[in-house]
Amino acid sequence: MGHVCKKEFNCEKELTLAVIGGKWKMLILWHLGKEGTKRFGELKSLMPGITQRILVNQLRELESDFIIHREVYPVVPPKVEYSLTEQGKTLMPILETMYAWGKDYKLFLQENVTDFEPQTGPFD
Amino acid sequence: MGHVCKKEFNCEKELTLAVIGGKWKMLILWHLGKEGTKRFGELKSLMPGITQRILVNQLRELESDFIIHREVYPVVPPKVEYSLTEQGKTLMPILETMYAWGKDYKLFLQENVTDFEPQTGPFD
DNA sequence: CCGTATCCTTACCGATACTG
DNA sequence: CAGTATCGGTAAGGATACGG
Repeated sequence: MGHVCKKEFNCEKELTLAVIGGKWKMLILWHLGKEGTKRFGELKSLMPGITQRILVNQLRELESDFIIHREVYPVVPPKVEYSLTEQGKTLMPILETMYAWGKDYKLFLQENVTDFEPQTGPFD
Repeated sequence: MGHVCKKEFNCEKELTLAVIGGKWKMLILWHLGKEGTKRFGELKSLMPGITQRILVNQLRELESDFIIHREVYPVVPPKVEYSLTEQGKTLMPILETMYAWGKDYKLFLQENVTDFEPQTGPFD
């Protein structure tokens, strides 16, 4: 287990990056960390543009890395809920710091660069 | 300017990730942040396994994002020095936090996972 | 509702050779 | 010493269709 377990890293920072570095992972963790447990469908609606295949994939990797917990309810229609594990919760300070830095940096770019375009919305 | 300027992001955290997320970028920033200004060749020796092409590429991207400064001395043989900009220095707390988290997480994996392999050396 | 199965694109990274 | 130039591989991510 652990999608991260077979890889090699130059330093511990790269291990951290491997855990949160997926295209949609920080966004997933942000939602689960800020708003708590979410169903699969809720996460999907919260992230316009992601496909089911990719969402499942990102969730499976986070689960295998012990960052999120997957709770399956044996009902019809199916109901599956995702939440942060205790390990996962310890990532929130990093995400907070990265959010704050990104926000400052965005301002810095806007003031110093002419061809600034990146729209960092709709989320924080 | 800014290799990051043409991209789109869902949130500010992803902007941060785009800046530091290159394969070797955190390692480069770590060396420059901890040990100060370094020449191209020094960086190369410090990162066994990286090729010249890749090192140049990573450095160019960091430079275009205003994270590092490139100082060229007009001498023969050529001498080029790299250092963190003021913006770049503000990234160090993030790297510190990611290092600390990765270290803890590595311990967590070693205690809870049987097939743990990743060697996170030789750097911190 | 919550997934799998296929197929495909491309961005990132790397090996190697050459140069002012 | 500090780069370019060229070529190539691989894995992450995505479009689409189908299934329990």
